[in-house]
Amino acid sequence: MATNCKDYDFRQIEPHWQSFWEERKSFRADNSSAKPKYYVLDMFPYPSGAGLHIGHPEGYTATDIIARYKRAKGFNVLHPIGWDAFGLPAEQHAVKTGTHPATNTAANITNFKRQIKALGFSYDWEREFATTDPDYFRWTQWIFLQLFSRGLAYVDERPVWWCPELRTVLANEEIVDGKSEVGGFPVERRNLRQWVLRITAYAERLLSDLKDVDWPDSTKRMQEAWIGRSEGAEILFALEDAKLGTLKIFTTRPDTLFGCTYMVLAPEHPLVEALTTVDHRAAVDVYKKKAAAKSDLERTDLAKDKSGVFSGSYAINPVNGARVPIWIADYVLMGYGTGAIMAVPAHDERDFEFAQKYSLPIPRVIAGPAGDEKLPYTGDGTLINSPGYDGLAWPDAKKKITNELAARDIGKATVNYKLRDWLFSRQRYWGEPFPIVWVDESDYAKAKAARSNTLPENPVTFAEGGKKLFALPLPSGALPLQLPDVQSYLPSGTGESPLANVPDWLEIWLNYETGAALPASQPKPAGDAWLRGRRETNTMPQWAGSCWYYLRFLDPKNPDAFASPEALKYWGVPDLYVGGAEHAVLHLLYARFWHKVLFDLGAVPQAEPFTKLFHQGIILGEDGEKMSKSRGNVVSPDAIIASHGTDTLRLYLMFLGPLEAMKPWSMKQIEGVFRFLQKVWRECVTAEGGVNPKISADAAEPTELTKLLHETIKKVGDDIEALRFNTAISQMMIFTNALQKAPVASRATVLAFVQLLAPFAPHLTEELWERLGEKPSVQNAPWPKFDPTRLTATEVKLVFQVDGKHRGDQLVPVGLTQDQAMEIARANPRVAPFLAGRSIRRVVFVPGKILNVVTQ
RNA sequence: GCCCGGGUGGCGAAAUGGUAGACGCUGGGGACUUAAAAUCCCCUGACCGCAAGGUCGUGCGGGUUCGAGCCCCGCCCCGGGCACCA
Repeated sequence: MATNCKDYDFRQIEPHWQSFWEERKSFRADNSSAKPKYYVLDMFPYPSGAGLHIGHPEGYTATDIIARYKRAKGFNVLHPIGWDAFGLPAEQHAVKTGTHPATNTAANITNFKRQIKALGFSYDWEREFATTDPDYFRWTQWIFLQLFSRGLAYVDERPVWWCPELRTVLANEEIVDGKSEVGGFPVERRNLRQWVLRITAYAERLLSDLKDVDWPDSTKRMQEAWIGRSEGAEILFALEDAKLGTLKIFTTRPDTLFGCTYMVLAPEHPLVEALTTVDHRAAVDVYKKKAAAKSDLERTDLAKDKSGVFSGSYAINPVNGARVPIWIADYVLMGYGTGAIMAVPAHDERDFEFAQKYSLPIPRVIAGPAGDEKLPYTGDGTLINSPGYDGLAWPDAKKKITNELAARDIGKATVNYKLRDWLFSRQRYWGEPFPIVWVDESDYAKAKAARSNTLPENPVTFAEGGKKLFALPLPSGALPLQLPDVQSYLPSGTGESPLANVPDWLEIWLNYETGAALPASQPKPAGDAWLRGRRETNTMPQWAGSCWYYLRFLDPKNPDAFASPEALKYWGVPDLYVGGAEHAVLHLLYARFWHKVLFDLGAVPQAEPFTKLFHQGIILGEDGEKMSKSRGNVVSPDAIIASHGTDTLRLYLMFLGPLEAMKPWSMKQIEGVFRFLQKVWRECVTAEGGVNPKISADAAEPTELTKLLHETIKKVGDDIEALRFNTAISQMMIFTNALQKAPVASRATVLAFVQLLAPFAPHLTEELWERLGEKPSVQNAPWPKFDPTRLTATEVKLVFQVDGKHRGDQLVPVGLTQDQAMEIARANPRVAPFLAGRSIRRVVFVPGKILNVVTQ
């Protein structure tokens, strides 16, 4: 039943149809269907306390239009939503108020859900879940165990930000100007035990498989740059003091070996100690200390002014036996390559700058184009001053020298990546606990005998207090491992998470066969399978839950697997993934990594998770600035829904400009789309609420209107497919203007138009559809088809140009020859004067478009 | 510094190498109304002209082409990403 309002009363219409959809579960996606499937996904929202901001509905409206359009096109559409609900803000709130983060998270989800429902999106709410649901994170933990057993997870001491005042570990984004964001306290680097995932093992595939996905080029390039593959060679330099062994360096330019005049070690390099001679020890120690105190940020800030100290030692250049001084400088990073380089100042900007500062020789070994004598020279060229190789093009020399070094067993071609392994743990409460128990060596050996298939080839170990501990995973049957309740959400003073403060959860008797656990404070249970263990106190980062949620949507209630093989086969991966460009690297790279691991396990059928990706742009405030509370330019979806309705909001968000563009909000412009919807209403419904009498089944509407309808069907369909919603809306406005001018219109025409508008303004169109006498709902009607024969005109406007200048135009029959067109041009009173008395040099004729007469 | 993306009316924006400014907003004029709102009609890039019409015009300077907002070269400005990766 439609409402009975007389004018366009969105306050009645929108809630009415929202409950209609809700009651009928109109958007439920069936896991078995003969229809082709279409999976369209929004990036997982974090339910923050601030509620929805206007950027959320922008992307969500786009995917909702696609979802509704694809349903009308006969697809079985999966359009789900859920909550990325672990995370820092809830934990900070808990620290402040003492309430459990779950309480706050649940309240935020309720609010987000209310807001999202008010926008009328066609989500399948039966598939909703949150990453904090034990039924969900059970599988997050399960996937971690798969990574663990394949040797892709390990433990290492890593430097993290520690704030002594707050007694907590802080994420990078919580540090502002070297101080804690909260309170402005000093922070320091501290080495803490961390879980690390071996994403670098997938570097090559993460890079090469980018060619198979339909993503924005900029995003692909960002991932490529992040992975940062470079081909070069590792070369061993003998040390002058032979008993110290050799020095291994990485270079991408082995061809410049003859130009190497010094070596540089990172201050943290293990050989620094041994290579520093007595005379230089004091200076080196001071330098090392200074470098260690610098944060990454400071180290890069000071990049402009290079610094270093001489170690006092020398290496021997393997190609010419030259004695090369070894320097220590922090422009070389321990984390990349081998932490040591051969410096070739003539052909590297950084080495050049350094060599100039410390007056080191800068011999040229690559010749550029004649006359280009400027150094450093990093361009193409041939070798000089390199006995035995002079005249070779550098890429050839690179191969030749690498091969010769390899033959002498002092070098080999290698590939290096900038990509680092993924620091996967947080010293926090509000995250997935690791399903890991630390045990001693003999207990590990015992468990290994029974559970070898769940353990990595090489055990994950960690030395603490002189004891070597072994990481024993819980059996998957014991998942989920839930978070215990804690007294305080502050971390323990040692830098461990608050979980370290719960002795009965932490110190346990573990049954290694079942995963059952009892507090260690109780007597050891009977049976051989019980071990003494301490649980892992780290929790997983927020990325973990968002790494695989798109798979759980396929089969969210499945108790036996993260998704059934049937569901995985039928739905596959999202056909379209829409979200902000801020996730271009981290989320999208991490999810690809996990997906590939699952693919290697045979757990998912395809190697890439997101075949087509699109980034919506940012919506700025009316002042053209980024929306923010402090600027006071924030637009709330709630307020717009109250004042103009969600159909107007949706339509306006899409009409603003191209989806991918950054664009300012405007309260004046929204009136335009509101007027458009009111006009559509008036064309269909009289002031008394009846059907507009100009609409009838047998109306002899103008043929131009019919033609325009078919053009509109085509354009709106094409534009939706290409996510060009702004021009689709323009076209519908053009049609509505024509409809208004037409004295009569056929019911079929009006109905087809209502259908075109339905994905954009679903509430209004449901109402009109029923008022026009159709059975609800417009969502069930198949998408209108355009008739190509209606699109062909018999007459077209031909533009006349003389010497490239527009001199007139005229309607002409289609299929004109050039000669006929010339004749018409000569006869055209506007064109003729420009042709009079000129000789024609050339005529360019594009049928149906243009006739350009080129004169002398 | 390097890598991307973008500069079009008063504003948001349209334009397979083929009439630049569709559509919308704003502004001006008119119709309807006792009046207002709403609605409808006309105009709305700049300059010249009574008009017909003409000239100029897509950040700047060149180029290719019968024809360039679109392609090429060199600049300027704005936005985003990366940050000594050997």
